[in-house]
Amino acid sequence: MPELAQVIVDVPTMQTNQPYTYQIPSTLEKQIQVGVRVVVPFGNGSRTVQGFVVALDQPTDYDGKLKPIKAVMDLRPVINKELLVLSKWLADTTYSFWISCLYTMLPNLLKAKTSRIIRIIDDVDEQVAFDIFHGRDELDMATVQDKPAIISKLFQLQRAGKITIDYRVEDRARVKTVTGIKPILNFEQLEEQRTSLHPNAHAQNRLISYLQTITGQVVKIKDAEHVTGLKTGTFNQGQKKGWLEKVPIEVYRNPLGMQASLDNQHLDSPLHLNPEQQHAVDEINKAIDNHDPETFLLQGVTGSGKTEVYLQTIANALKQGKTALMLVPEISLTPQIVSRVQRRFGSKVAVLHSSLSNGERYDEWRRIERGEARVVVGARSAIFAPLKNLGIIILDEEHESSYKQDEAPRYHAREVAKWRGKYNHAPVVLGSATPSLESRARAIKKVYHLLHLRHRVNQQPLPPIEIVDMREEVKKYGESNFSQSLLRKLDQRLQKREQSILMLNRRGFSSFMMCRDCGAVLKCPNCDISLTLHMDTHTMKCHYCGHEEPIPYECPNCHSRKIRYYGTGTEKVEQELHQLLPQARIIRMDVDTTKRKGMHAKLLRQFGQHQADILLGTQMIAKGLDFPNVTLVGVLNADTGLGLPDFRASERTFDLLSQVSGRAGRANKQGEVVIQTYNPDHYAIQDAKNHNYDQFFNQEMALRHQAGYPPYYYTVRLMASHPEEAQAAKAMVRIYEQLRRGIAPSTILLGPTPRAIARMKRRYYYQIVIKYKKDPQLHNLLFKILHDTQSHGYKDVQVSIDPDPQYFM
DNA sequence: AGCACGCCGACT
DNA sequence: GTCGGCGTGCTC
Repeated sequence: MPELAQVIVDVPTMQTNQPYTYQIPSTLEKQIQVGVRVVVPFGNGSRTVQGFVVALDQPTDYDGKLKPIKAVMDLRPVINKELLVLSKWLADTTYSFWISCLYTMLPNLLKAKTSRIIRIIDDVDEQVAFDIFHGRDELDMATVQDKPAIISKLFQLQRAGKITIDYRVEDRARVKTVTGIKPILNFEQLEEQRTSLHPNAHAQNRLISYLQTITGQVVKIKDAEHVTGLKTGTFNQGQKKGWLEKVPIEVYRNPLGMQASLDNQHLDSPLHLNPEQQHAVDEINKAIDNHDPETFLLQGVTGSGKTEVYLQTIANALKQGKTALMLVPEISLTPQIVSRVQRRFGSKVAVLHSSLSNGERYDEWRRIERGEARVVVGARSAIFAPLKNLGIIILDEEHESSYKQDEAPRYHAREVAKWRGKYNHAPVVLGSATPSLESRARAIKKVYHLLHLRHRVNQQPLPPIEIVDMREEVKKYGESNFSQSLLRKLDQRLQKREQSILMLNRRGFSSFMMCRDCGAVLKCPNCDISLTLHMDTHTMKCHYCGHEEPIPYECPNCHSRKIRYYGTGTEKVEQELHQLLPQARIIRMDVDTTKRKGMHAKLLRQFGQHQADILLGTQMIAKGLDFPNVTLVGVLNADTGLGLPDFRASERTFDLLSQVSGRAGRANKQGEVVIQTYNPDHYAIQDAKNHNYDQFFNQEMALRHQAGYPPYYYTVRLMASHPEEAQAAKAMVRIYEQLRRGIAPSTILLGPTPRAIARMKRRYYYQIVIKYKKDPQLHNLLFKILHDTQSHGYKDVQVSIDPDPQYFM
């Protein structure tokens, strides 16, 4: 029996980022396993924390006294072998804490709530009992966290021995149960009971007959009531008389949008493949069958049937007794794609949305973990789904930047996918109409296996794209969000009873308040960023820290009343559209109208049923939608993203325009696209107009080569922050010096510079961007910097490292 | 993170 | 003297 356990404790700091050795009390010997959560004492006093057992029976060189594990929280491991190894790798490659990586891979509910409970053990004076404890004898420390006066009073009382502080680790994971009934007596015993019944007790008589049909089973009381028509009271009678007992039955919460009717009898059949699709399916299947962890780049124009390739290769993996994982960007995790997978694979599918409640997410996770779900569809974090024996991993829209998490651990789902592919000897399929430059470059270098789908399944040509020069438009017709050409075409669609999609590119752009007299912009008091107008709540909000304040009536700077909001929101566009085309029925889709659960699906369903003529939305409508009756797509402002100081700005604009263009003419009707822009000659816009990925790729690669950007260089961004700007700058200069001394001669440092948003959440940020081609020492150097900045001379400095950043700003 | 320890200035 | 402020270092 193991005696020692290595535990990663829930204390996310650099100094505690290592396993701690604990003794296993003999009472817990049988429960302890690698991958279970435990409660352990940590530090002085009586503090307890949650931890994960990462190894058993490893020798330790710690010569202090070992503490015993207090409790085991799980009956079976919540982290399997693969995910444990993965979590360590993740911590290493993303410069984050091991414990944070473990939590990232698990549903939120498995992160226990820790609290400090203060209890009165001796008489305290009335005042204290009333003011602090409100007449009760217990108090949660968290409720007084921001009241220093009370805290110091409490410490005083503690020293006086009048109160104690208890540490509680509370598991929040709850399985949902419904009441079930289970007969206690057997058939004959029940029959005997029947003889003692009052002749008028018809209901109880019926209950006995029913119980006789279900001996040895457990039935949900709801179902039993339904079948027998008996009331709850009758079952309670039966319980009292000792015929049956009530037992909890574990059920899964039923997430919205995947209604119970997952009919495994009426699944969709595979579609017929064209030769290109067939070739792709064959190649991928060969890799699945050969356990070959190859990475494929499946490049196919919109409408070329990538999804069918995914589905048929998934089917092959399932046939081999393996499981399958399919990632899609959150933004295109639409009911359309989800239901298509569900219609093909039925109840074997688990879906991991960001909109699931914690409980629902936990349940889906358990279905996967127990092997009940063998296909997982989800957004970024679904890459950690506890599927065993993976046969294939698919990343749809692999170029999407949302696959990179923008907070710690800053992992890229594509890299995790490749890691899991290797571990499981399974192929990874990266699918896109507009692959990231990185992936396409690797395909050219034969690191990835390129599979090309050049033809659309419906044989329709790609829609013609008209570029409208808004500079001319404004000169001729004045300010408007709509060009004459776009308006005319919208009107034509209304006549023909066809539908249109309008996209407002909100990137780098929002409605802010500005004073027309003094030019002052309303800014967040905590962050160096302007506040955004939210009409739904009638407030100004900061998108970085969540600060919220009422909409001002006058300028806070000069008290002028000429304060106006600027920027085109979807709401404003909708109003203008109503005036220009009063007869058009419009559905607006943006963060505001889809915030409520299920609204996203509902609006799309309405549009699909032609309850509206125009779908007006932000980027969220650019991806994955497939409405056969849509024949016109309009982009109101193509170039708001181009002006951003971001080396991927052109790539993102090209992607967005290509993607949204693909929404037109999906079925047998010819579609067309209108793109409005102030930069009609920009190559990203011209290449999108000509549907010319290759030209865009070559042009952009040349620019990246010239400027030394990815994929020609690897990049790492190092950020440091401090509440005082001078301190942040000073720390950064020291870090810069340390870097400069340690890097390879060919490595390039950019900075230090203040970040574009220099102040966030009351902290000032500086950054250094490191560009390198080959620098084997860099990884260790960065870890050393992380360690060094934990102590002496770096007080209150926070350092974080972002490998392969998506933005430099 | 959360806590103790230890050093310093400012009071009952 | 000693209370409590904060900088420093440790947690199996």
